[in-house]
Amino acid sequence: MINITFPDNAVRQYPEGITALEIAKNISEGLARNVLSAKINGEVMDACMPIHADASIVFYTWDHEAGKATFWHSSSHLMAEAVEFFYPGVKFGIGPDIENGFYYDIDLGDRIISSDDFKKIEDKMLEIAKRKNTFERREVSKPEAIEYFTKKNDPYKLDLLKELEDGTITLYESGNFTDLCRGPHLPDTGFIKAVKLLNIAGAYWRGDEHNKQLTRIYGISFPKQKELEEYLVLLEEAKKRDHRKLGKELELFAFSPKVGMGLPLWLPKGADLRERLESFLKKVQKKAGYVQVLTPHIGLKDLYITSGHYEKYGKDSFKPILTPQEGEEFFLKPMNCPHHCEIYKTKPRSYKDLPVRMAEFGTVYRYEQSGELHGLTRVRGFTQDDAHLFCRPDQVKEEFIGVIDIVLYIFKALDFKDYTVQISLRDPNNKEKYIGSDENWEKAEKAILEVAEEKGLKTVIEVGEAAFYGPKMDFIVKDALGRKWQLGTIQVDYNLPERFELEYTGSDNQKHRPVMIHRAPFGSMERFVAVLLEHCAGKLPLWLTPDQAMIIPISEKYINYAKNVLNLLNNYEIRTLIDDRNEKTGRKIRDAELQKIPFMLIVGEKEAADGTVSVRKQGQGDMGSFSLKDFADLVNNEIIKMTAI
RNA sequence: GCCGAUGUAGCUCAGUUGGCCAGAGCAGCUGAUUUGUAAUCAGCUGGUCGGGGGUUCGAAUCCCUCCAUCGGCUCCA
Repeated sequence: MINITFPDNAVRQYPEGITALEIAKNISEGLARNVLSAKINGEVMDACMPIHADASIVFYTWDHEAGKATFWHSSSHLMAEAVEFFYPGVKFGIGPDIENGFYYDIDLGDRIISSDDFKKIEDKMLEIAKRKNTFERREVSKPEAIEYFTKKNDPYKLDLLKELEDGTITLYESGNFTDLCRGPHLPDTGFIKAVKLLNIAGAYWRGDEHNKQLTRIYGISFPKQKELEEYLVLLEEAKKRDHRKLGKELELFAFSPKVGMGLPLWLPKGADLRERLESFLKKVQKKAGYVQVLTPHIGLKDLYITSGHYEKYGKDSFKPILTPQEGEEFFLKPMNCPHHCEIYKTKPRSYKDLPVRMAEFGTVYRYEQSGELHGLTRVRGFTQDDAHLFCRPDQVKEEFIGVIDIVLYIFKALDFKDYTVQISLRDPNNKEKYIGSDENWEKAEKAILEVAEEKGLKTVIEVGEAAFYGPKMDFIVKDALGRKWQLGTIQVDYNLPERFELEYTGSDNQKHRPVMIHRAPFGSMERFVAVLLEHCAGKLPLWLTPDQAMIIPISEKYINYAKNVLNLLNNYEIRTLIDDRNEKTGRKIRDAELQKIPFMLIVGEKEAADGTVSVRKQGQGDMGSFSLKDFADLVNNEIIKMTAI
């Protein structure tokens, strides 16, 4: 007999060799029907794996992330089996579970799969699922595994095997499909009741673009058909929040193939919105001791040779701008830091002058690969809410904290609650990707880690994700479809000051090197607006939204009164429009609702007589009659509440 | 850049296996209506069917190519 400890610390005895599934069955049939996998002594395992010694156990069902992971991982095997049925001889890469579903990378040879083929694959998967095939785990020796996949002619699996150690290799066999796999898997395929293949894409083997590109099929599966349907509805809903769609509907921005891909055109309402965001941040920055600067959109090649950007990006970015002067080359500026370094150098600096906090809404141009462009979140021309802080080494921490405070303030003001903080460090095994001395890198990385700790931020550390000149801290949020985008970024840089030979005179009357902090709380105006739109589903906060109120005269007779109201509200700085179309009130309300205008002010005979407006709030309905002063107070108080924290 | 898909009016979409002057709704314009909390009625305008080339008696429909967009991969100073 062995002792099994449950999550509530209860201990029960079971015969040696019992499986998690059998234990579950012993507790209740209902539980047994739902167990997908189990954590045994801290490791997620097959529910059907025999337990031979005392152990702790946690059951995983569909309601738990780990349960879903097992479910989707098994689904990817199921898909592989179905694909192999239709396309015998295909070669398999990897097929993991992901955040929402699973994928499998497959080398189809000369054959092509398109979404037209999804239906038959889905049907086959369900057909196989119904057979309730088990997943048989087999521990094999490395030579055995190599022999199997050599015989099967699966070069990708052999490639994977190269890195595995003998004694840790397991195969899983289910139905007609055997895979090199760590597991765990479902008790049997019968749990999978609903399957949807979502899309198809190319993916380089091992994520390296020099390798062969495999076909990646994405899918998702569920234990109930109803859950699949609900998921698909959710996906449709998410698409409605897409900033590309909202940007068009709300007339914020547009693109023109004639201007060039990835080059956004800001329409009047969008430009207004951007301006409000900018002045909001400028105000915050002024309070925090920043100064504004302005620099040109181009710079001489030599500037970027000095900064190191030419060496790193010169070949695959926008080509230089030539002039009538032989040998003279300008580059579109891809970042503002070199210009700011030159501003720093315009006069001698004393230790008493530092920190210098130099801010600019700087528009930069980067030649992003064509396939990478994406609405406003990835563009070729964009405006960074950039600033560079030049400080003494002893000020780095304090300055870094100051920047974090600004980022958090902005996130709070705009109600971004769901973000992750990522700390990106250098890959120590790949130092040639970076510039600067080991000593400086170590100093910078240490500073960021300490600050994160002191601020109590919950962080994710990514090794190898640092910028080429320094480590960074990024604030990352998800878009409507769950894709991650970096917004705020803070980067410590000991390298540029050295390359530009920046100096200040210390209290010892000696020259010293300042430290530079690059930071952009929004990241870029474009990306921030995109994420903001998706975040609020197009219903922008009252203080940011282009039009705050729409006056709706009941008929032509009240247009004059409406104009008076408009003038008065303009004096209160409330952005107001009149809908003077020859339409019925219901129609005007409907249109204003769809345009997501926060307030509708209906005016007719009664209002004109009393000098009032009848207020309707978007999405909520009639609020009753207000004097203009009361309405203005209502709006302005709400705005004060939103922006003051 | 790579893999796959898509491209019909300002917007959302129909257009059967290639075959009458390419359709609808919304938007726009004109007129009627003078309107009280989510769509008033009528008429009209509007399309090089993404561009170019080809096959065919005949192409929105089939083929090639370029452009743009979408989903990924790679990249992201």
